[in-house]
Amino acid sequence: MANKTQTTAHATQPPVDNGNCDLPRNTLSLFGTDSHMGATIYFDQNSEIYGENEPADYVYKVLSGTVRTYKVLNDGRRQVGAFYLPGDVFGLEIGDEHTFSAEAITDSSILVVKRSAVIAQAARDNGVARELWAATARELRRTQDHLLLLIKNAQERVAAFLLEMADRSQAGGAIELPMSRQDIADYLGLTIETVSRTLTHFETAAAIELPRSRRIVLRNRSVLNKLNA
Amino acid sequence: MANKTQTTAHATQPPVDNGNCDLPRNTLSLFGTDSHMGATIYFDQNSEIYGENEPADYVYKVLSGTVRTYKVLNDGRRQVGAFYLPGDVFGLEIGDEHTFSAEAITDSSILVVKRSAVIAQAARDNGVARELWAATARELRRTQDHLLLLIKNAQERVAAFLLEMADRSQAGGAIELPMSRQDIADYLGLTIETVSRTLTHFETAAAIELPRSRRIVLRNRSVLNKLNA
DNA sequence: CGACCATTTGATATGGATCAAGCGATGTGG
DNA sequence: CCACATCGCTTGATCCATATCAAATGGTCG
Repeated sequence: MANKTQTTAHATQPPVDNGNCDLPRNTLSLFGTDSHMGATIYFDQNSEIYGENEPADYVYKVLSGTVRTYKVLNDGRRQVGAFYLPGDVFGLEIGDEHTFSAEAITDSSILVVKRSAVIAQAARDNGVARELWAATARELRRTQDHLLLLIKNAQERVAAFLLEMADRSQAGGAIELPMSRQDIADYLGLTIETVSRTLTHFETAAAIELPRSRRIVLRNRSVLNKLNA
Repeated sequence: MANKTQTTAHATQPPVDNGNCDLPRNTLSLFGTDSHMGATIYFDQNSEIYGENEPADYVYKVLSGTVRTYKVLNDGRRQVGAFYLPGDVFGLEIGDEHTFSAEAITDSSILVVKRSAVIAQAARDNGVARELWAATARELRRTQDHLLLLIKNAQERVAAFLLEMADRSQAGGAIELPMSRQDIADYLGLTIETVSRTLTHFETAAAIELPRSRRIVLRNRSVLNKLNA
């Protein structure tokens, strides 16, 4: 794990409240009920979980909070690779180093498991091996979808983002966004201004409501779906 | 395999000449020396190897020729997912269906192996299981790199493409492109006009030479590398 | 209350798309 | 063997979506 991490993370006891951490998606049985393999670590908002090019010695699962992975290009621009919500696994690499950095977007509790332990388990149990493969394949699928997003126009990208978040946080209609406009912009390959304008446009078109900047109510999904098609 | 494929492909004897098919990259031992597991099939230029959403019953390895995978969006635009050169494995999915379509860019000979055979082998031999995982992880890495390309400007995208092709075809300085400008444009998320203009610009800047439209000589890599950083 | 930061809104600039025409290689039929 | 059609590529002119630059607004915390 990153050096920087140690300075900001609080390695304390497992959380009392980790309510919505049993989503079916992106879960490894390795992280299942018998979690004696890993430790729960708390990360403060904006603290680094690991950095690009650091050794990938651990695999992570979000118990609560939200995580972003990202890469900073030579010209200083940042590309967010993914957002990880409770239940999601991230940081699983086959190479020895992380290809993206990871940070907690909000205060987060993260289950951390030694990668070597996971791989050793996979060597013994080919069900585990298959799950490891499946998790990587899911990540591949997600990345392909993300790639397809980046060739669309601004409205289509933002609509897709809203629908994705609504779906993943399964909060029927209303989304509480943990991430900033900058995070969204860097995920969608747009500027914050364009994201903001597009949201305003959707609000004007009565497709969404924006009671607060981080709270979005989907009013007319078919409008968004049409853009998403 | 696709129905359409049967009409265009020639299932004939293995090729006499499959010179450069033993690249270290993206190879599965499953496709190694004892290839009794698979059959070699010939595909004519522009013939379909498989279609999006078709059952992913086979895994493929390019012996000679070049393959493109792609997806057509609802608005008719096409995104090329990848180009596969001799030695490359493609079509490996964890779901039951292909997420992209695949076509031969030039007349190609392709080694085809039943997916179920590969998976059965993986269940017995965890070295094979690990390779299966590694192949998917490599594909993930490639897709991540491709995604990062799409947020760059036109010059950077074209430079990256040229360097990638030069590297992969290891033809020291001169590249013989098997794909059209349209293929390149659809891979890079640009139009053919922009690709063409950018190449002309690189030629004017003495970074490349264009003796023929499909032949590109890299004259000054550092210029291209600077853009690629 | 006032400072600060995130977000929105406004005005302008620009890179690449679009529309349109020209060019060069390849192949075909007279 | 040469006109001519065709196709892939290049070049030119213009337009437009989104970036950029700049300022206003609003929510949060001391």
